[in-house]
Amino acid sequence: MQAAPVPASPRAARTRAAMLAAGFDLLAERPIDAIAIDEVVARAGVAKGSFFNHFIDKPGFANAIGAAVRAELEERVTAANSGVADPVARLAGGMRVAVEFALTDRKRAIVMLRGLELSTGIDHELNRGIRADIEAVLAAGLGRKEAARSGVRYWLGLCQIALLNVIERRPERAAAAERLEEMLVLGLCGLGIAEDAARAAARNQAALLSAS
Amino acid sequence: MQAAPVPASPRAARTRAAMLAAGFDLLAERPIDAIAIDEVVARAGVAKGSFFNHFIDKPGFANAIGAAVRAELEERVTAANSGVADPVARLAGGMRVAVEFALTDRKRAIVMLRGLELSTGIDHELNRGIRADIEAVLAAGLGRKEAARSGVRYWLGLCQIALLNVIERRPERAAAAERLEEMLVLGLCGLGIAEDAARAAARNQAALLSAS
DNA sequence: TGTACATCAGTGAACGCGCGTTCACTGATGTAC
DNA sequence: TGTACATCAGTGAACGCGCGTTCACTGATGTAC
Repeated sequence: MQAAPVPASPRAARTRAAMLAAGFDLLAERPIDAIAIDEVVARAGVAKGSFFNHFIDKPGFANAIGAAVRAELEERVTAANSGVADPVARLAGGMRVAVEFALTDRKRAIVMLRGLELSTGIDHELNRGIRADIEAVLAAGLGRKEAARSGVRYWLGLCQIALLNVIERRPERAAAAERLEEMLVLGLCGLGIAEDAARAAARNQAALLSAS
Repeated sequence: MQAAPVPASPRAARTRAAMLAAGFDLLAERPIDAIAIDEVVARAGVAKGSFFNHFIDKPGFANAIGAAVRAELEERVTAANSGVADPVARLAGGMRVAVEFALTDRKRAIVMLRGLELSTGIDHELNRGIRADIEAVLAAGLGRKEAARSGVRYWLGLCQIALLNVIERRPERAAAAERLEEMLVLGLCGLGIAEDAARAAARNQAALLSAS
């Protein structure tokens, strides 16, 4: 997908990584079009020519960064949910991980939201996980019928706004946990989960978020 | 706020309007940084120098367009809700108008979402309306307590994703109405509205959307 | 109604620089024998 | 272990053009008398 998907030599890998890291930092401040390649290579401490050894062009660079950060969040979500069977807990866990991500890796979270831009919609992989969990909720007779077709969109909207909120307001961990708990209660109840079950799941995730 | 808030002469108003219209069209296709002023003035049929007679600089132009389209949506929402007292109907009506907006003025809706970018958060005015309605719902004892602090965020997230969905999928009006109805049921139930009341309100708005 | 003058908006050529991309060259790393 | 050669990545100067911004000038609109 990229000019150098798996750089053979460690030297090349270092150079590439340095430019990606610089790109992360800069993209956390402003959109890609407002960033000059000169800035990237200056911050990475490499020559300008190296940029085009590793990336086909500027958009290619932006895509590589976007893909990397999306893959990272995806990985964290699946890691957090591995071994969790209850679909309600999985949905709630996904939102918690997103908030956690914004809390501990603010820059990356910003870059991720920027990468979505418009019409990229939302990443496919994450999508599939949510879809499966919602189907499981419905199969277990725990959800509202409207969730069958609109549930994924509904949940994505909530995850996105939860992420955005942390990025914009930079809450303390404790405050973020409270907000997460409330958002989960509203969100899960909307899906049709019984109120007490929703509150329990929300409390669990809030506790997990506070604890780390 | 702008270089020429209220252009006195009709000639100036025409020129300015032509450039704004051109900007709308172009912004519906790509972000502001990918649009050259040459393109704007070419499409508007005016000289390049005129651009700087009316706008302080390029960002000023983008802001003027963003502000205009946000004001337009705001106006439509208040118009649709004027004379409606029931806060549940008002909340649902706001989402319906947003979907209607994306359906009939796709370009403007795209420009509006673009204008939000990051960290602009969501427009303040629209915000206030939602806040008031949610407080009314809670005051009437119809909402879940978590909505007091997270309800506005929750509802904004849903409105935004509903708008985005119409923009991306370009559904027929009938399909859009179905989706809106489902999103409203999930959303209102999440806020704590009783299921039958939520379904009734959702059905109403879906009917209104289909009817126009 | 007509003339003189002031103001305001439109015009497009010119400027200049920022920045994406290229390229010939150098130095480092790896391989063969 | 040492030498010769091939490959691969790094380097930074040079290019050139796209595009934001300026400015002196022209023409239109409005006002005074």
